[in-house]
Amino acid sequence: MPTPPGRRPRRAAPSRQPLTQELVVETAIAVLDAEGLEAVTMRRVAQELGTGPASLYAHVSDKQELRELMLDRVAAEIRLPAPPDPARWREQLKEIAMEVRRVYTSHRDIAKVSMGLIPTGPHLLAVAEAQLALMIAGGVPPKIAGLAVDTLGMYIDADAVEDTFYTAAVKGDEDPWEHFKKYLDQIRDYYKALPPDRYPNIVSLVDDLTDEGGAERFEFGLDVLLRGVASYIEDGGGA
Amino acid sequence: MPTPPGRRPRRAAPSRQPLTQELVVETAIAVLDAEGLEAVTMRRVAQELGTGPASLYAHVSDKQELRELMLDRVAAEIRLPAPPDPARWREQLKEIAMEVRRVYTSHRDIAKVSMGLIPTGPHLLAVAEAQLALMIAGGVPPKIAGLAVDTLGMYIDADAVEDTFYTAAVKGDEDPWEHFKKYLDQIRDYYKALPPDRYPNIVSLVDDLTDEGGAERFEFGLDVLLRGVASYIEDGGGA
DNA sequence: ACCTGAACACCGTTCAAGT
DNA sequence: ACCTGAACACCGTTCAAGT
Repeated sequence: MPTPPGRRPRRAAPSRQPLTQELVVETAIAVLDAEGLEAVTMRRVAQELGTGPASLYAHVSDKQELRELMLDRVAAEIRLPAPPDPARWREQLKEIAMEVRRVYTSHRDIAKVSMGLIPTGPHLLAVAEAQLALMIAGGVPPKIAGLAVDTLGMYIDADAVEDTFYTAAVKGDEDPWEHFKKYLDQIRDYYKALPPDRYPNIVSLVDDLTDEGGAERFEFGLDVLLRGVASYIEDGGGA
Repeated sequence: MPTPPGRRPRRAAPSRQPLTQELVVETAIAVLDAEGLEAVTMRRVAQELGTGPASLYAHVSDKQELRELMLDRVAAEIRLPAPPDPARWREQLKEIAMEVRRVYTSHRDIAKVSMGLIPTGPHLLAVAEAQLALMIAGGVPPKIAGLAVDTLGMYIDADAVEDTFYTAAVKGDEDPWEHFKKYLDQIRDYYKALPPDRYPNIVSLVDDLTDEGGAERFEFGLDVLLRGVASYIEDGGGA
């Protein structure tokens, strides 16, 4: 039987755009932004494109590759300082780190993908290149700079993951930030109720330990790191 | 029909031990050690205990709780320096960090669980307590010490995750370390083939950037961090 | 109180078949 | 070359029913 005239095709909008890797990655990021990294499944992305999960495999080799492509696309939003100023290498390194953190946390828990990953995408490499250039220009020994870019990346990823950890799972209408603060209050009460003879310092430093201040804590860690890196400028690199 | 005499029960060994939380956690760690964190599913742990997944929910509230219980049980293996020596606070802080790293990496990718988690288990709290005690005794301002224990924890977790990232997925008879080195060789070739005009520093520092030396890199980052922390001893904490 | 079978609503990936 | 339906071998969690 032929399909009668005026009958619509099998699906309402069968992805009028042809599938491309770009479209797949874009759609995946849309799901990420709306519902977090866990919601980015092959099936969910395919559904959003009006197709089945098998169709994605013509454009990405597997879910891990899709995640890495998403990360590098997000990394494209990172604005690097132009022009780089070697005299202000520490400040500019700090600016880059805070900018990376801003971009990562603006895309839910995308930082989980970066965690422990050796950068290969063009935009992630551009960030590493900028960091290296600043340190070399600032007089940091090359070997130290090579290790430091790694350490710095680890620190940024870890902080961004931490920042989104307790808000990532929040679903529906609840305010993620309120949710996190409520959780932190519980932790504070728990720490206060700890036996002071076994955990004297935790109990007495409870407010410092549970101070949420994300940005302040991040900057502190950055200062610690960069003070440490700077201390290698004079000598050859021994501890 | 009654079961004939000498007939074995429905299953060969229907978990002769009654199920307890301890037994569930122990079994989960056995699966972790053998096959990595991804293999630790409710169904897999239940199977190992000769029962169904639903049975575990009488002893752990969900998979996340099981993971946190696993982490604190692993943390029980961390040997803290006794007695603590305030005069050697930096060395001892470094020793603790390296010991935590040793214990974490000896249990596959368990560090992924720690990543971004506020410690609540008794053994994890004992580690934080020891770190705080050393810094306070060493003259680090309390507020700085509170932030530093966080930064230090983030750094240790990030390094341990990185260390196990590319070996966690290795299955079967392949040597995980060989697998990782082969992967690093690919990265090195990739970096070498990058356009030098866009990524001059990455290309020229390729060997420093792809030097696997896990322990050396970790120690360097630790030194950077602790140099930074120590720099706060004189003054009040400004950047 | 503890345990279970069965079901629910999902996963990632493969593959033969279609266009 | 690209896309698809269907299948395979899994997930975490719930719940009524059993002991």
